[in-house]
Amino acid sequence: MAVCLQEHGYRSTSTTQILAKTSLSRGSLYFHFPGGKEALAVAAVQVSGRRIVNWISSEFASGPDSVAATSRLVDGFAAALGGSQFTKGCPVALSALEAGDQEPALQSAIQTVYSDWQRAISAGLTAHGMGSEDAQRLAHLALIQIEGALLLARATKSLTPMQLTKTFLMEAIGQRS
Amino acid sequence: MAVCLQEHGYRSTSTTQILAKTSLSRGSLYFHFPGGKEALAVAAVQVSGRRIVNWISSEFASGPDSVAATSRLVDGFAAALGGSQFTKGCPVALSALEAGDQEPALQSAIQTVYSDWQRAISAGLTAHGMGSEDAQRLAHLALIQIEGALLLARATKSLTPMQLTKTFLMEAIGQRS
DNA sequence: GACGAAGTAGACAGACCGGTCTATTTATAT
DNA sequence: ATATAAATAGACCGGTCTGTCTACTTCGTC
Repeated sequence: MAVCLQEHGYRSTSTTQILAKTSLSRGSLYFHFPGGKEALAVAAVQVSGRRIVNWISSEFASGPDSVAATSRLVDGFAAALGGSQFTKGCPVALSALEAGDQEPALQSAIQTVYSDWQRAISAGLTAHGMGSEDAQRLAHLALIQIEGALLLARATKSLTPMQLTKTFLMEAIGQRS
Repeated sequence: MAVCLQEHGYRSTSTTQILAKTSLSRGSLYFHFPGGKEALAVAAVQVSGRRIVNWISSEFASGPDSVAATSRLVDGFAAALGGSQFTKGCPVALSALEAGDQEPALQSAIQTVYSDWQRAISAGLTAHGMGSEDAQRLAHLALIQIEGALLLARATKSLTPMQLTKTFLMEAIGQRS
């Protein structure tokens, strides 16, 4: 489900597709997820969110500094995007734009995911000596930049936005750390 | 149609909705757009694309410098987003992520739109004295940043990403112009 | 083995989708 | 006025969607 949300989004991912992929039955789905499709999507978003948080933390933890970690993060996103014929960008971006007032739980889950990502980046920056205020601002900025780059790279089927973003973020972080 | 694409995207916008809004009939739609839904979406994307290009050009033309023009552009996007309860972000972002290999015409149209926007920004920057190479890079970067900010602002229902992006872009452009 | 709960299976309903089709109206040219 | 083209109207088709429903199987406990 997480992969389907990443590639096709919430609306375009049908429960029938999920059932076919998992070779489970409709009854099982609605037994384990009484909330139906939205509850399933919320769970998938949370899984994707945690996966990225763990990845961010591990990259910052494996040093040597914030600049190198950021470089690896952007490269990782770029590799995933390019390695999937530009179908796997941000795991939640499509759902984030699709989620309207009819899917409040999904909206809320996505807000939490983005907030968690920003905190993870911010924590990584402060762990390498950056001041808390600068770290929060820069983390927010990095998240914006990466999301924008993933969007444009996917749309234009080119990794140029990722490269630009990488060099730019490395410079910005290098100046302040 | 352009508004529907902006708010709900390609998949979630049904031809029936369009017909209801325009009070036209199904027959008329497929007479004027033999390509069906995708052809209609392509036309809408092109209209939105031109609208933004004209806006970018006019803001850069009304001076006094690149920094002020950029500030007005970001503010304009932020105002549109906030004034619509965070439903009207980038007019094509949602469609850009949705468009897969099944909608090649839509994909291509969106690529053209993004390319046009970048060129418009780049032209605006060079018109105010920036070197061509720097202008292209900064235009690309600004587009990435604005798209990312619109995405995150819409998802989190907060204008903070727009403000951050504005000050950041103003600083980046101010340094190089 | 008996029995109740937990879980699975898949048919079904009601609604909506995009696209095609024929019939009808409107405009244009002679 | 009439013939032809342009345009509109809306019923209709096959397909797909989400969610509900009942029947069946599996499992743990006595």
